[in-house]
Amino acid sequence: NNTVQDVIVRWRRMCADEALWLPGTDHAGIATQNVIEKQLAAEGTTRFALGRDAFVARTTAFVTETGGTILDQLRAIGASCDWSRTAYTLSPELSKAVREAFVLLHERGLVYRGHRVIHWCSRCLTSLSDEEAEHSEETGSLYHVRYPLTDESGSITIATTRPETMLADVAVAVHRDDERYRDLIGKTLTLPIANIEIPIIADAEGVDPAFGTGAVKITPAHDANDFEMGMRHKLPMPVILSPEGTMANGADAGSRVPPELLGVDRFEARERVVQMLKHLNALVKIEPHTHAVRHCYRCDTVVEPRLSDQWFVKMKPLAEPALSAVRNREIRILPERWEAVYINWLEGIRDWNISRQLWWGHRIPVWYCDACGEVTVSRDDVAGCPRCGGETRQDEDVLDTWFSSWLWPFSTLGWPNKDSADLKAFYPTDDLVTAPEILFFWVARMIMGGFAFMGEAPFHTVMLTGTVRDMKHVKMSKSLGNGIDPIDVIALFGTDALRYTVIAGLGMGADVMLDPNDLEKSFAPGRNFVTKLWNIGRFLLTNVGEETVRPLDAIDPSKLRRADTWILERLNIAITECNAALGPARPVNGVWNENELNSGLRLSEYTESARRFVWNELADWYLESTKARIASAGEDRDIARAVLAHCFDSALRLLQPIVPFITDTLWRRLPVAGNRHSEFIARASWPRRHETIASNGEFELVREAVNAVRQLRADYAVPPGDRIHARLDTSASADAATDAAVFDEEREFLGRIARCDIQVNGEGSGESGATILLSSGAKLIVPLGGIVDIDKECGKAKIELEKLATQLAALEGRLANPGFTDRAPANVVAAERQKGVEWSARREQLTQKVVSLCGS
RNA sequence: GGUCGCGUAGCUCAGCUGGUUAGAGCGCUGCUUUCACACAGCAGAGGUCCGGGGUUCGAGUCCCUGCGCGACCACCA
Repeated sequence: NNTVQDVIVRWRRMCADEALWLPGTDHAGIATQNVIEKQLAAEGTTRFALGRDAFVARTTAFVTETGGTILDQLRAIGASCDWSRTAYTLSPELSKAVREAFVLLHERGLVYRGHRVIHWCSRCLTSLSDEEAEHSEETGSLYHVRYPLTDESGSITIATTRPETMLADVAVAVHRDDERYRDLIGKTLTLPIANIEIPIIADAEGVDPAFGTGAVKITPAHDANDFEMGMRHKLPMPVILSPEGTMANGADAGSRVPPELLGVDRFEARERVVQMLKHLNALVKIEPHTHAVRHCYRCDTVVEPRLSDQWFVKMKPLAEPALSAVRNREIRILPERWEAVYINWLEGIRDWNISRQLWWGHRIPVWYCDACGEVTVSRDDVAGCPRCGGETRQDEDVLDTWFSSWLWPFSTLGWPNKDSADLKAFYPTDDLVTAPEILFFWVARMIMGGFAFMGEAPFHTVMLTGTVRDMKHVKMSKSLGNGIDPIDVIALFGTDALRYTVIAGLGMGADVMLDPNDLEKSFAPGRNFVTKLWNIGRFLLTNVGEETVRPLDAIDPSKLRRADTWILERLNIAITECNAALGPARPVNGVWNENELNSGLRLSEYTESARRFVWNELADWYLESTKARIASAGEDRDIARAVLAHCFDSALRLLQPIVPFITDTLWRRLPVAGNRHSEFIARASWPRRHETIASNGEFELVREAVNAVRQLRADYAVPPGDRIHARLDTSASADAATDAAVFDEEREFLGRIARCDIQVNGEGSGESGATILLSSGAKLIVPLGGIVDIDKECGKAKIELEKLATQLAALEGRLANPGFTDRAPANVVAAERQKGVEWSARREQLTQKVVSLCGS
């Protein structure tokens, strides 16, 4: 994730954007508090024994000590952050923003105190937001329990997954139109065990006649749905669970929980209640039942719906602009499919429970006066009651960690000071890169926060990365022990190898599979590439020498050789491909247009284009072709040096965002005017196409010849030391003079890398041999004496000819079909025609080859 | 239950709005230790693009369907 961000920011920096990557950390409320609580437990004490102030002091010390680890790791992977702006959600500056946000929302009527059923973690002893209570499918039981009518005229059977909560039942609801129960509505039932009389009520929304028995027990204090029904029907709401999750007679419970169950854990109580129902002959049956159970996202404890007082943020008004921003393309989400998920969530958004019964976090800026009941919401600490002057006490709760995180895009830039220079310079930002898991927790809320507090979207692009997984596709995690510590990889192969591997393997939104048990194999792509790049650099720098090369513009284009224009054209193509893969940085008019919407940030494609240029084109071909020129003296040597230096300089710049360290080291040594020792490559400019230089394609003829000779050598196992003597026959060439000139110019190159000496239009030796037909029509005749198996060569040619003939027939059929020529786009038809011409020519060549080899 | 996604070479994946003879990395086979690089070079093998229908002049790409996976959401007690 951080490497992705660094690649993007380095790229933009080279494109002359004033690119800021602001690093920082959050205080991770529940997670951090849990760590300290575990430490305390190991020491045999608790936070309550320690007291709030001491606990906070201890946690602060822990964070101070360990909080820098992540920042050190960021430095180790080369993250080019502006460290001077490092932010932390609990810092005084950001805490000020938090209070401001809370008070502003309160002033707008969007923060309120609510009494309702929320998700409660009985281990963390705090409430959780809907997002923090994660679902997971579990096989449990559905218990059918008979509740007798008080008048003993019959009974109703209800179905429940949590029988222990029956002690808090206040009614049984049936659907208003359910024939089975119509006559019972208004009668009362006797709640078993508790022996309390409860009414049978009719409801339409809350009851599904098709589920279970069609009769639902109503437990308003321990079920969100039942709470709603309880509100509708004005029912009492007895609480029978303690915060710790044990059975207890809480508010309004009277003595519903019998003495033998008091203090019993909820799961143990479930078993006991079931046994008691059995003895009372009230248990009808137990069915296996799979359903989703919510768990605490930090400690995995099953959360309990529980009635309590909490602070909430009214979300509907905040969601509106966040929805339209994505709908009208002010913000794009990549990959696009996540937009639907985002929209779906925002459309059904519910109010956000922001209070946590924790000690680690921003304490809620609300003060209560016990004397007069005044509630004060304030930006500043309140010393005395503003109404009666009495003593005040601050709310005990802290805010959800995400309540500070959702302000990040502007709180880190100086907000609430709207005149802050940083805010003016950098808001709105461009990109947010993160994991899909926190799309709701963080991304959606930041967008809502951006509109609520800044009046505009906080960024233009949300890029959701994939997840790093092991070879079994299991997400890497500390607890499973299947993770890879990037620091280990850096120690083994270097930062650049780590970065390259990850970026090259990262398709848009795709997961990356790495084998924690075989780092060597997992990181081979990066290690190999970085080593290759180093070797290219070593060789190239040695050959180019120390003397500063001429700038490309200072070279007379007519002096450039075919290899020069070829590689410069390949460079142009590489630059174009990299630009296309990286895409536009931001929408031109604030709104993404159709073409831009889904383009860009394809980092693996960008990496592949840059890799192909420097490895397969510059190193494999051009570098080889210049060896003799470099060894010679005179102007051609300088031209080759200049082109080499220019191409490598551009290649290093293209690669800098991915492999910043090795490119910097090499780049500083390149004898290009202005580069040397003067500054970072990170501050160099992004390469641009060189429009004035065009290749005539003639170097391709050389590549064809080399490839053909190499294949011949491999096919016939010509000993590596043996030279091949070939003859170029240009009699059938389209441009005989040019062909002759090309091979004359590249004689040395061909001789060296293909170990093949070519005589242009010389006397034939009379030997039979292989004939290689080049695309220009020229023939390369290779007499191979006794080495070549003519029949085999002829057979190969025949097979190729047959294959081509089949494909050509299909193509000709297509071209002869009016359905195609009339309906397909003109450029497609033209391309197919052109292809037909080329294939026909190829067929002609192959035919000649077969005739010349086989004699028929 | 709702929504979305995936199934392409032995493995991990590209293939964007249907239009060259379907690509890359790793792995595999053969040859080469040639003075930048064996973490390399050269050559090569390997794919009925999950199955079945359909639309189209043309489908890996669009539609339907079957099978096999996965993700997210959800107040079925």
